[in-house]
Amino acid sequence: MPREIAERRDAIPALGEVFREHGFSGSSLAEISQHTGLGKGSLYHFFPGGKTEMAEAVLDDITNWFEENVFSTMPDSKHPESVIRSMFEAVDRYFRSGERTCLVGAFALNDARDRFGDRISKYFNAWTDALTAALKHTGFSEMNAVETAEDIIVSIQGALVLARSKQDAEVFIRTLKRLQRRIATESHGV
Amino acid sequence: MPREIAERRDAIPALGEVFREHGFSGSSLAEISQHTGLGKGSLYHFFPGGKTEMAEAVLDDITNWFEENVFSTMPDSKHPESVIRSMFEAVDRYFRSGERTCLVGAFALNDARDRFGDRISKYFNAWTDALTAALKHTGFSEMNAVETAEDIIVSIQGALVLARSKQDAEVFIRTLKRLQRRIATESHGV
DNA sequence: TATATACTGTACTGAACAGTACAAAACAAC
DNA sequence: GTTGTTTTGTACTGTTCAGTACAGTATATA
Repeated sequence: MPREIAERRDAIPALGEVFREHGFSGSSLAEISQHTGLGKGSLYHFFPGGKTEMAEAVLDDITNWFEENVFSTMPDSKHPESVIRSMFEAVDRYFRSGERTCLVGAFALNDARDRFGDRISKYFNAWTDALTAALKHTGFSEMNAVETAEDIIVSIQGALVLARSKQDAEVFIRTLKRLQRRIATESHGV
Repeated sequence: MPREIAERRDAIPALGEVFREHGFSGSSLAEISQHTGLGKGSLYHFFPGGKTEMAEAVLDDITNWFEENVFSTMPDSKHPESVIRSMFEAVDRYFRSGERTCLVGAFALNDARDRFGDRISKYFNAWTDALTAALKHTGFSEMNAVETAEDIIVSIQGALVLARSKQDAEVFIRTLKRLQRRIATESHGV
């Protein structure tokens, strides 16, 4: 019977869950050990840099997932709107329709940003750029695309905060719908 | 010469700064003691409940400030738009034009919400209700007022996340302007 | 000045913390 | 099965943690 966690990468989803729940400084090695099922020996074997390296691995994993599932645009498609639609679908899936928070955003709000600032800004810049490009392909002007992309990411992040604050995931679902409605209207030229 | 911190309430602004910077679990009593200038003896004298009571006091203080400066509407004013305008001004002042984060939102994103959930939802519900009422007074329909109020708070929270993530407070300033522009347009009936 | 109360510094407790050391065990390759 | 490598459990280090105990000092009131 093969081990459940035989590689470093196998531990990353569980690590993500712990950091999401407790934040960076609130995640103790005891908690991490328990939740991943790995003892200290294994954890420091896979992540010699300790907690910091674990969090970096999680952030990198998140960014990679978004690169593949959210940021990847197919510019010359015949149906550029479908790129936007699939972006929203991926976002909805990732955040479990508002039940899950954004670890990157959460880290940004306190001193974890000082440790991981480069990864945090990379994530959001990549998202902004990809969304801007996609909007331009659906007919938005350069200026309007930039502005709308920022607005969309702002709204998604805010919806995650508010949904969790009010313990009402519908806030997130409503926000995603509203954003898509707006894009549809504007791209038809209003 | 009177003591600088002679009352419990005098310590609250400094406590707020510490929690804002380090989060709840990241704020050690050593840090708190240093930043407030109060020894452990004094801290536990004023806050027998320890860190939890300190954070509760900060959250209550924030909510009170918003009650007085943001949520307080004057329904029968001759210029209902001025209520909205002063709300935005107070928000801009409080968040230092995007340089400051929302402690309530930050607490909501991890397990601090489990400890302080009632205060967090109270804060956001009060804000939503006040804003909805204000929008109705400027001519928004019931339905549109509710939807727009949620959208505004979502955008403010998201702008704070993104501004800090990108280390660019302009995101927040742009967002506030955009929101005010939208309200002006819609209230004139479009 | 006497007395009561409010406040504060310091020393302490026991637990939890991140991280290290290393021998034992599991594993792979042959 | 022998050998070399990867992985893991456990015991340990020194530090920091939240919280307590309490004597000493300031302050207010009279």
